[in-house]
Amino acid sequence: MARTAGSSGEKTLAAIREAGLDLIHAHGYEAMSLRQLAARIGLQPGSLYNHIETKQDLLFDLIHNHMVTLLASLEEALGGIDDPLEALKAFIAFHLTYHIERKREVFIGSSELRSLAPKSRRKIVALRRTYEDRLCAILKQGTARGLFKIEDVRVSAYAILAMLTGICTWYDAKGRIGRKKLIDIHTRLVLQGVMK
Amino acid sequence: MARTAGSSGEKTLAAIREAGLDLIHAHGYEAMSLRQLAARIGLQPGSLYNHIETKQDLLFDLIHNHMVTLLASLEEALGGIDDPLEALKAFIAFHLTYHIERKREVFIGSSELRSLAPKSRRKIVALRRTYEDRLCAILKQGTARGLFKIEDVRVSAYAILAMLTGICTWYDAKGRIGRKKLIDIHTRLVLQGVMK
DNA sequence: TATAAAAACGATCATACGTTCGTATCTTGA
DNA sequence: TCAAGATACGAACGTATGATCGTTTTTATA
Repeated sequence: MARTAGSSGEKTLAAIREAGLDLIHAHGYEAMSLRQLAARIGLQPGSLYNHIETKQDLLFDLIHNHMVTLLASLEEALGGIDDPLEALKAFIAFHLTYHIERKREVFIGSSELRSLAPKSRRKIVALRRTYEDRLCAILKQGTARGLFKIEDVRVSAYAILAMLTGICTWYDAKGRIGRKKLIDIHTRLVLQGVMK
Repeated sequence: MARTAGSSGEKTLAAIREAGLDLIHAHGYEAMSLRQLAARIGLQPGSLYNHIETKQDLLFDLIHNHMVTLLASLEEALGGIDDPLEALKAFIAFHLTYHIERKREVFIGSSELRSLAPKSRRKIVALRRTYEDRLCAILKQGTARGLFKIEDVRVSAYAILAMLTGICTWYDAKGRIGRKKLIDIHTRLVLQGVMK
């Protein structure tokens, strides 16, 4: 036996990515074996290497892909908004929505950074920095226009990001709290916190 | 050769704990090998088993110890305070201070929960719940007395906890921001956020 | 001072890991 | 239609891992 009927490189790679997200999220990068991953999608371990360079490479691919998509989506969500207050509201709603929908990616993107080689890690951290800077810019502008009162923009931005990202660890889409209510609660907490 | 001169069970166990904290924090539980750990404290791998049951057991011991200490320290910090506003301030200051000082423990206590056996994990989660409940109680009392305006106490508690715990990922005690300023910024953000 | 317990060594076990490789089969484009 | 490339198999490699065990030396107790 060899090549399976109906096999296609694109579909297999997509399956590898999906299973990789699932397994790394559930057990961690180090704890996930390529044998596990291969079995999940009905492949022999060696066959994975037709689609990925190394295990490390797969991890970087997943995280990098997540960051790039995150940045692009943010720009789309904020596009055209000038008012800092509206921009902050939009940022909060976007961040929450996106992070609810991609809990796995977000979790991996932060908790498995240490498993990356230094060079790869630096690339990801740079992208994350760009994302943080976008929130900083909003806060700065709002302060300049006399809307917000913020002692330290970067520290506040980190605090807000931590708060918003925290939902990934507990939010259950099927639970007691609806998405709209979740956004409302966080919006009020943040806005009232930074308002003059 | 066999038992080393001056060796003592207590000291060795303490060294294992300390090195374990360091290595798990740096590389993750799965990625830390017992050979690494043993080498760090000048021991043969097999000798570790004079002091620990299993690798899993060491992890649970570290996390459990952290949670118990955290809870006890919190009660000490809040002891005697009745006013909800003062209690919230004290909670924020305590949480930040404690988490700055024990970044390793906190990180391990959250990111390595998944490496625990279900039974052990449940024990830790229960302790964490107790901690969260303490903050919930403060928020509830403050709302009852007409000080705070909070739509959902539990969600708000999670949001606040996430914000405060976030510092573990970026705060550098030797950096630009002093501890007092850090506490001030977060206190204002949270208080103004929940105030009526 | 005699003796049991504690603590470390060093060798070893079975297993699991990431990765490579030769080979076989399927798909696709000329 | 047929050759070239893509995809998968299955066996294998070297290495590392968590854990066990018999033995030896030190410490502490009585």
